[in-house]
Amino acid sequence: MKLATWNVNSLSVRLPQVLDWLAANPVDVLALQELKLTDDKFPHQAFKDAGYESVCFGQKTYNGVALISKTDASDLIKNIPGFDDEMARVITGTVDGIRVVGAYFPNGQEPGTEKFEYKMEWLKGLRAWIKTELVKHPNLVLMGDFNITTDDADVWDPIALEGTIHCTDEERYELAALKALGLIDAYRLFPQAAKSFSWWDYRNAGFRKNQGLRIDYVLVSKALSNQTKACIIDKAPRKNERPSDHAPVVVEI
DNA sequence: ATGCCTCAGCTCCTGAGA
Repeated sequence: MKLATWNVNSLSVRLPQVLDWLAANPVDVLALQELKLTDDKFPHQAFKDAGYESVCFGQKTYNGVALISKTDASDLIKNIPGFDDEMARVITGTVDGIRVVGAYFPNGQEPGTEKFEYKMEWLKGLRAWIKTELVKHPNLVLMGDFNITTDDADVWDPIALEGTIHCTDEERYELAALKALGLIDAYRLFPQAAKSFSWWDYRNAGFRKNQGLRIDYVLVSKALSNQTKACIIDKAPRKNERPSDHAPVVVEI
């Protein structure tokens, strides 16, 4: 079974690329983030024509998440139970016996801002809920745009970016605490090239210079980690015309 | 370097992203 996550930075703009990618990479589940559209504008039929079911949790202009899957997703949850949120950031469903959580973590903007405080509260809320969800669903995958680097290996210039957003100790502590619940970074289960990133700034030719960050993850529960076969970042779509700034991450279980 | 690029929208500038 293959699962993938991709922050598409506007599904309206990226839909043809997503359909092309699914045709070339027929994964069983694809979690999308940053749809930037409302539920009524979600292209269910386009995915249906491609052989996929889809469930979405949209929002105008910002955020918005979806699960695209070959078989129906059941027991849907939108956002984080127990954490009040105006934004559409999380969609959860069960596909082929695996509990799949697709998430768009807050950006946080800059330490010391209200948005950073919101990010920290959101992370605590997510962790409290995932803890209970893991008890109910030992076979669980949490994937999406985490907007946090694990350590220096995920950062193109760790010295210049030390302590900046995505690289603060506070964010990294929360990511580590989330993983301590029993979630494993699938990408690091396997040997990977140095300077492997999942996001590159549109500005200053970031992709060409490989000035990026690894902030998109697939975390697998312990029960699934034993049978995880591969995890890659697919840089091909970043070479498209009008690409998303993020690349898909694909895991094979 | 309050810049660089891209997207959405109360759209020809601004806010947000990361």
